[in-house]
Amino acid sequence: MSAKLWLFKADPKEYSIDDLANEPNQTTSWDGIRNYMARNLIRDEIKKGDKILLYHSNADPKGIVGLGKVVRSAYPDDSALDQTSAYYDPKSAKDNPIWYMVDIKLVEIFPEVIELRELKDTRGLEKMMLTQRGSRLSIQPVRESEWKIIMQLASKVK
DNA sequence: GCCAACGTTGGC
DNA sequence: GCCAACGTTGGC
Repeated sequence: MSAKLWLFKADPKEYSIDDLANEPNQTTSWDGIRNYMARNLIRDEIKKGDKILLYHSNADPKGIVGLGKVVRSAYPDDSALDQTSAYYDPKSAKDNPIWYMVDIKLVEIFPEVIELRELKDTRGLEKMMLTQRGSRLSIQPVRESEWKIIMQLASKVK
């Protein structure tokens, strides 16, 4: 089975692609997902080897900033059990975890951000979840055709 | 800073 | 189980 394609959003004020670049082995656990739709994707669909577009939201410029890959499939998000964590969730329990995370590793930082504006203006990306009005899901599936177009946009600026 | 869109909560 | 109220996301 071939790798699936995803887009992971992050607010760079909280966690940016540069933070990922500075991690040991440029790898981190993608914790803190507290939305059930995103959780279902993480837990059930996202597997080791899948490829990821990394997106900066609430930023200037906002857009796709690079690529990552999944290096560990879903396992319980222990930040949900940590009372000192901002992601603590009292409904979660060690023997019955609600929330999951995957580990991701940096693949590439694009030399320039592919801005949301540009994505919205690009033919073939009209149906991409990211470009839809009011789309807030922080983990999104990406179509093969959309991935290819974005790779072309990324190579143009090199 | 505003506010539309959307998910979640909680009263009933 | 419905749905209004509320909180959050995130583009503008």
